[in-house]
Amino acid sequence: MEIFEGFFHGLSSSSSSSSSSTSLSLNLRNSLGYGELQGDRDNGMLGLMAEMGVPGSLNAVKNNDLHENEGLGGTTAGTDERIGKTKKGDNRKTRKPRHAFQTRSQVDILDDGYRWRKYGQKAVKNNKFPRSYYRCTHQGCNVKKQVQRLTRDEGIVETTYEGLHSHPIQKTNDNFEHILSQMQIYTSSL
DNA sequence: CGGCTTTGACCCGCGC
DNA sequence: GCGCGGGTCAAAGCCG
Repeated sequence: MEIFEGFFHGLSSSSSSSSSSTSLSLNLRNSLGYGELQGDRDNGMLGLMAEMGVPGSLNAVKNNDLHENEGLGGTTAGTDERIGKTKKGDNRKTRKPRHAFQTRSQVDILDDGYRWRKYGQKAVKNNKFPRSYYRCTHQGCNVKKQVQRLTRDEGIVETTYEGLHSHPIQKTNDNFEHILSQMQIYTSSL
C-alpha cells in the first residue's frame, strides 16, 4: 500500500487555510466498526494502518488530547427525561469502543459513506476550533462521531468514532484511492 | 415540506 | 458547593 507513502509528499503545499465546505468522500467500507462485534479492531482501517507501519513523522500530532473516557454517560436511549434523571449508571459496563484517527485534509467533514446529522458543537479548551458532534441518521444506529480540527496544525482533522454501525454502508468506495491522495491519515486507538 | 444545521440552554462529572 | 469543561437536547431557522 504505497499510497500512504505517497501522501507525505506534497501535503504541506496544500494547507491553504481555507476550510472549503466541499464534501470529501471517504468511503471506508469494512472499517470503522461495521459489524456486530465490539472491539474488532483487527480489521478495517485501524488494522490496516497498524500493519503498514505509519511513519514516525506523526509525532507532530500528539494525541494527548485523546483520552479514553469510558464513563461518558451518553448512553441515552432517548427515552429518559433529563428532569427525571433516571441516569442509567447501571449499564455503564457497556462501554462503546471509540476509535480516533486524524486525517490531514482541508475539509472538515469527511464523508465516510454514512449519513450523519449534526447535533451539537462546542468550543474546546486549548483549541480555537470548535468540535462538532454527529450522529448516524440510520434508524436504530446510534453511532456517534466527533470532528475537531487541531489548533496546532489546522490541516489536521481529528475524527473520533464511537459505536458500531449495524447497517451496511450505502455508497461505493471505488474512489477511495482518490480520496487517499488528498489526505493523510494518522491513527490512534483508544 | 422534510431533513438538516445552528445555537443557547441544560445536564453531569470532576476538581478545588 | 461552586465553577468549569464537555456532551446532549431541542427549538428555530435554513435549504434543497
